[in-house]
Amino acid sequence: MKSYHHGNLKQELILCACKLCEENGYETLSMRSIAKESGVSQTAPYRHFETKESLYASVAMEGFKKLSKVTSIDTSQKVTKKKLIETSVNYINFGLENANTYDLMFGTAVGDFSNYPELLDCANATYENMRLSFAKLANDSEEIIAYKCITLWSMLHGLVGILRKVAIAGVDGEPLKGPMTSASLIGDNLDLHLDKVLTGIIRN
Amino acid sequence: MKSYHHGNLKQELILCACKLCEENGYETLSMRSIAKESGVSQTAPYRHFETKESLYASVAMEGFKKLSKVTSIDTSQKVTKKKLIETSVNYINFGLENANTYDLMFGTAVGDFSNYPELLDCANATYENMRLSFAKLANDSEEIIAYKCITLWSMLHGLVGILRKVAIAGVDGEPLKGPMTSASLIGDNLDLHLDKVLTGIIRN
DNA sequence: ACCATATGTTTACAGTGTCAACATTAAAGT
DNA sequence: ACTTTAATGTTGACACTGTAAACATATGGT
Repeated sequence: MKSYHHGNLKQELILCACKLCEENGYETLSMRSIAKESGVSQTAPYRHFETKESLYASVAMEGFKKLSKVTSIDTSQKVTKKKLIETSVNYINFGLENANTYDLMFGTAVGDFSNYPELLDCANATYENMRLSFAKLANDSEEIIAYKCITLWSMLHGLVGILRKVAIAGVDGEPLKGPMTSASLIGDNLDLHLDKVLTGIIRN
Repeated sequence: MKSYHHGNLKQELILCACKLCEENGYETLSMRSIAKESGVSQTAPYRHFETKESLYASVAMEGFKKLSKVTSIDTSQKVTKKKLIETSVNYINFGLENANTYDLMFGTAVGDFSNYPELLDCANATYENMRLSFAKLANDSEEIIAYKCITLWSMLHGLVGILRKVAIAGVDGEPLKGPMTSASLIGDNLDLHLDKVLTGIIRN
């Protein structure tokens, strides 16, 4: 029943890769595994992805699309601190719930985004919405806006990294030690923490 | 001339691994490559590291030791904001200059630190000094101190991640786009930025 | 001197990324 | 409609990887 040509293999491979990546981590994701899972021969993926890295790039791109969706603020409406907090929470949740994909997006597995222009566009789009949001929030110079953006972004990125370690360290119910204790202080009061941080950033 | 037993293989393997990791990234680091580089058989490392992950753990631990060294503040002296800024700069420089090792330390290659108690200790020690520094800086409650710590740490961690992308994106001399433009705003004024951030954190 | 243990080697297996040669089909040009 | 070409798929191969098993040699405690 299956024809020699799949018809939509690339998309299926990407879907497959996203699933396997999120389930088992991108490190265990292999060209051969997605091929098997998609029911094609081991080297079929090479007709659609020059290298494994370029497959990674595709998975990362899907990640950025999803991230964009959950973090984007409607900039045609009034932008408030509350909305920024909401978006920040969404960002962090995305990072925690899609941890493995998040690694791919912000790690080193995909070396230089400019080798994958579509990926670069998606990544930039995520940022661009944040930029517009800050632009709408106050009447700052371009430079200040950009500065506020990056301050928030790096903050969120750092938080995701640290809160994830807490999630790992905390599973066995033992009391957390070291930095993890502190991190859980934030995790349990995320809204409050973000409010503080954002207040600081906005005030500049 | 070489005796059957090496005498100090473990240490040499770790040294080797650190070198290869930082040179080519931990992803290309292999059990076999460090064995070859150390002049022993392919499986010799398995007498000292149960799995590849445990080798990673050793490399990460060396990283934390080094990080501790460059970031530690003498808490027997008076702790000032200036010192914290200095330490923060050192942290970020460490992250940029030891990028590949940094990945190992804060990425997912070593899953759960509690499987490697020595590593966990080293990681916690790095944090502990920061905690003491904040404790010395102001008369806050334990909770507030921990909170300030983690806020700074996640900030620094986030910055490292983002500034690295800039370093990659900026090599070809082309004008940076998207978030990278903003990030370079920070990179070029790191001290100023950290001063602002720290002022915010200290003020709470 | 003897023996357990630590440390090293050889061999082997299954899995990986990727290339080259070949097969089949869909698309494009005449 | 027929032929050519490019796109897409398969098979087979190579060098590399992590790691387990079986064996070899050195070291230290008795």
